[in-house]
Amino acid sequence: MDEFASLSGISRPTISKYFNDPNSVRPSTRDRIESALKEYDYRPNIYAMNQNRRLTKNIGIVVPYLADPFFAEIARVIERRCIDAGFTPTLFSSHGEQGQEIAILDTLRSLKPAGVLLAPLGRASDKTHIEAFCRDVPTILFDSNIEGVGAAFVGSDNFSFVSQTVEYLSRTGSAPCFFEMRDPANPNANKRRHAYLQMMERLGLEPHLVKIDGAGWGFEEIGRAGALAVLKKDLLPTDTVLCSNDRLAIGFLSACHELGIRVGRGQDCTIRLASHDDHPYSRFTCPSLTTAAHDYQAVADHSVETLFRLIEAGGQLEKREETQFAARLIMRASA
Amino acid sequence: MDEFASLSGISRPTISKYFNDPNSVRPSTRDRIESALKEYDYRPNIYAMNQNRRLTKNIGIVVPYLADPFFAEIARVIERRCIDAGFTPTLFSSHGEQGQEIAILDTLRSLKPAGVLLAPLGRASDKTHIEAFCRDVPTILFDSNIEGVGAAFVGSDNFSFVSQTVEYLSRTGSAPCFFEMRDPANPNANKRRHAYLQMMERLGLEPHLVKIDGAGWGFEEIGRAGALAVLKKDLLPTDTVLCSNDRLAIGFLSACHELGIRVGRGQDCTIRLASHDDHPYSRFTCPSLTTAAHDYQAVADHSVETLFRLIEAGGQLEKREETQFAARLIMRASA
DNA sequence: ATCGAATATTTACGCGCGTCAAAAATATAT
DNA sequence: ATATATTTTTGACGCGCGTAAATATTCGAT
Repeated sequence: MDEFASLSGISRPTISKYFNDPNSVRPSTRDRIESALKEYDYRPNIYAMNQNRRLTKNIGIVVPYLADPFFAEIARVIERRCIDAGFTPTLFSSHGEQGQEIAILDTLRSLKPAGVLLAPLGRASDKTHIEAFCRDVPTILFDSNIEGVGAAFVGSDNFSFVSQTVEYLSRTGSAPCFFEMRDPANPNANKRRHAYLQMMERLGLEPHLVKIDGAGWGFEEIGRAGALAVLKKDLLPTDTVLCSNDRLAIGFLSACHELGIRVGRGQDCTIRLASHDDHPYSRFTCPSLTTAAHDYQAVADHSVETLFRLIEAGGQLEKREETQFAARLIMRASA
Repeated sequence: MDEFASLSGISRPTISKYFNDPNSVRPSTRDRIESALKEYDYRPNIYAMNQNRRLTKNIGIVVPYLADPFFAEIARVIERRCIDAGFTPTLFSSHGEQGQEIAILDTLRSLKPAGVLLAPLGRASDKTHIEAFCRDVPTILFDSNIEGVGAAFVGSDNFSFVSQTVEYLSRTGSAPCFFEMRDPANPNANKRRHAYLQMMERLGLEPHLVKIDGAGWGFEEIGRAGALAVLKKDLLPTDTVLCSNDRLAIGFLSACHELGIRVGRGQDCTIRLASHDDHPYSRFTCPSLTTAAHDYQAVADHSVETLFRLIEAGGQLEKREETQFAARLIMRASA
């Protein structure tokens, strides 16, 4: 930097100031620096930069399972927003394991990030550890909430999801049963079950929960195995099924196909199937999946926006914020 | 570190040595450090550590499109290997854009990584830029090759993929036509087309290429639109279709379902469909997809192994290595 | 031309650690 | 016990940059 400073005819502290924030120097100076930059293509050492800086320009993005296109997609949108705002996002996946989530948080801590966007594993999370992390690092939770932890939570309004699908299904045919995992890893699943029960009661209909076994993040396989078990024994209480999420529904469809059961609204169909999330693949299933869609863009935008607000406020909001976005019902062929 | 050194009763240079490589100090010293570590939970500042170190313990992993579960899956396996070997992997996605790929490479350069595992975009890549990068940073290419660039390439043997599917399809029914994008973004697609043509000639069969329009990384939608166009105009030259990759096939299946065309081996089926990649979702499509599977594990293992060899050799291998793993035919319901 | 405000320069220190050389301590072999 | 090899300590310097205070320069408006 010393060398570059002499070559460009500008003092080193000013160069340093420029790299911290190009707008903090006079336009004429900025131009001189930038033209010199092109000529000598100097780049500051990020390690030395971040060493003494109280705050880096790093932002950590943590998702529970990146092989799930839902998280891949939302991470992509968030990443883009951070880059546009001049930050350097780093993406981490917990791969569904508590150990990984803890390791990531530890790594993140020593990265001195300006802020972190964290979608926790859920039930598998070490809540004490996350809480301690959030006390040290400005953190926004998204997708999956942990009460009272982090400066804010941004997610989807599960009641809005389920109320729309239940209302639609029961209005256009028989009332749905609710197909879900017995021990869901994600708190959203519990909220959806409650919403289902609540809606059914409100509509004066009898609720039916169909709980299937299985652990881990291979939801398609779990849904498939569960559906095969239920269908083979003819245990389905109704001909209309509402899956807790699209990945289970994808497995369910696979099972139906294997058993020669037709799904959809048509005459020859014996089951109607709907679900939640608007998973990137749900429009390509056979039949395409009727589902309640997240407002990906809104969740991503508001998460990032809130984080920036948090950073500018010095890592502390007046009070913890919770924002939940409504779903949009997407009617396709499966119900 | 100074403080921790006095507290643990060991000199600072020895502590520094320990963090560089715990095995470089005597076992008795190591034990003393580690017990002190537990008591005072000190963690060295990574920025200061990396500043003067010629080589960091960072490894960069770059994939072209993370929202594609295929890349998410292979990235996951690679990430795990790096962690187990004591490195700190960082995952990047080019999101299908040349600008992003270039930006990632620039970021990576200033991260002074010990090595990089790069799956290039392919046709959209700025090959000159990548070449320049590979001269400065020890880099292994995977999935998609660029001739002569990087210290090594690890991928799949496209001929093995296509020869097995073509052989299987033509042996068990009519010979396949080849369904692909007109301008594929990935060099593997071109190799697969050549392999198809070569295999058909070898078997004395007439080849048929079905080229569909579309750009970008939304392969399912492209496959679906292309299939709809072809099927509606009844332009399919044969009743057996071999898709260049599974994502196109997923779109193709979606189109078939919409048009009421049954796919599979059964009596009532009019089309057989097969494909390549063994995409994580290909076993859940309706019908499940007959496909040629990558040896994910082998590609990931060998990539990482080669990178470690490269790092230990000081960033230079004797000569550029190219390794390609054979496919495994997975027979499912679609063909 | 003059003056106050905004901006740039000079000078200097410190961050947390890597690393080197020489000296001291410890382990291993004889 | 002695000699040799290995490891640790001591002391010191430097990495590339952030940052602070005092000083000098430039800018915009009168």
